Order: sequence, then structure tokens, then C-alpha cells
Amino acid sequence: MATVAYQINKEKLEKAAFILKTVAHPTRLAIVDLLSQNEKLSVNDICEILQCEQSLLSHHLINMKLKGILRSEKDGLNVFYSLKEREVMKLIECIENCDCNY
Amino acid sequence: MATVAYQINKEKLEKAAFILKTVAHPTRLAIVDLLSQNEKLSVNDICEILQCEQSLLSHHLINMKLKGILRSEKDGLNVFYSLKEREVMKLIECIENCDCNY
DNA sequence: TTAATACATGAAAATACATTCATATATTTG
DNA sequence: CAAATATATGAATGTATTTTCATGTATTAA
Repeated sequence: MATVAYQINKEKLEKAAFILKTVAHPTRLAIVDLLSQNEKLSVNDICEILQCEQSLLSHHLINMKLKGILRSEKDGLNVFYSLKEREVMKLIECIENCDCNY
Repeated sequence: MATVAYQINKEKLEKAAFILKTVAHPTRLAIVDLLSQNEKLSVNDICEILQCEQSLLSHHLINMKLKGILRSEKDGLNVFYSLKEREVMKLIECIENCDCNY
């Protein structure tokens, strides 16, 4: 029965693990953090603030977009990224408040 | 200045990414989930509920213990694991409420 | 003290992720 | 149109994580 009860949540957990995995990276977390304070930023903005190589940053951004965490919008030469699910912010707050001691 | 402001949080973000990474795995997330409902469970209990091979499960459990998320306590033949930081539960709740659409 | 049970360990193999680099594309400006 | 700028792409490489497997250790019970 525990098994059955558990099975019900399985999909949800996999989904959650999937989101978490996407965010569980210093640079990507920093991106979420930046975007939670900035509504939208261009790749270049983020590049400079985070001191991250352009191509690598693009990979990260596109990855996060693909996974539904970011959205992008082109404006002339720039591409602006923003949080798609502002819910993700809660996750960050949640973690910041959780002082795991290690 | 954005850079400076950002730098302040850097350590916190790395720490967060670290916790997230530990939890960002279907099996490990399931373990947290189980333990948030069960106070403590033996390796065997978890093994059966999760249908996870014993040795693999051990690796996960030890890993999570090492990273400060679980605690263990031996009792005869069994080893019982429990959540060390019950805070981690909030994280799960948080994620369950966050229906990212993809 | 032997057998059985529960768990841990470590090395090897398999898989997945991150990073770099070189180059492509699209847009703007002169 | 040519040059400059911003971003994307993709392959190659490096690195880390997961999984498996075979075996080890500790505890209990007969």
C-alpha cells in the first residue's frame, strides 16, 4: 500500500527532480536570482554581470528556456530573457532560508 | 555595482546549488518525500517501497547523509534514516505547488 | 559457530553534463 | 552593401554522476 500511495506521486517527483536539476547549478541559479530581481535582461547584461563566457551562457539560457523556466523575447540585436514561472523564485527563497549545516 | 551586489550572494548561491543538486534526482527526491511522511525508515523499508536495488540505495542514502540532508541511526541489523533538516520538506512542498508547464 | 539478514564499500562501466572553440546567423549602422 | 554587434549552434572534449556488480562487515538467531 505504501507502494501504491507512493506511485501516485512518482510522476510529480520526476518532474520536480527535472526542474531542480535544471536549476541546480551555480550559474543557472545566479541567472534565476538575477531575473527575479530584474524582470528582463539581455544575454549581454547577464554575461557581464555574471562574468560568464557568451557561448556558455547561451547554452545555459537556451537550456533553461527549453525546460520551461525562462522565456525569451527578441528586440533588435538583443535577446531578453525573463522568468517564465515566477514560482521558481519561491524555490530560491525557500532554499536561502534553509540553512543546512554542512 | 550590480556585480558587487551580486558577489555578496555568490556563496549562498553555490550552497543552494549544492543542496539542490543533492536532491535533484528522482530516487533521492522520493527518499526525502518518504521521510517527510515517516520520521524514520530502514534501508530495507525504503528499498521495498521504492523498488530500488539495495546497493544503489545505500549509495544514495550515504551520499545524502554526507551532504547533511539525512541522519542515520543503527538499531540491530537495521539502519534507520531520517531527515536531518526537516527544512528540506518545504522545498518539496514548494516544488509540488509549482506547476511549471512543460 | 554457522547461517542468515541488513547494510556498506569500492572499482568498473555507463551515462549524462558542462565547457570550449570555431563558426553561423540575424540585425543594425554607416 | 560592408562592418560591427549580439546571440546561437554544434561538435569535440573534459568532467562528474549514476549504476552495476562483486564482495565485505556487523549483527542476530539457531
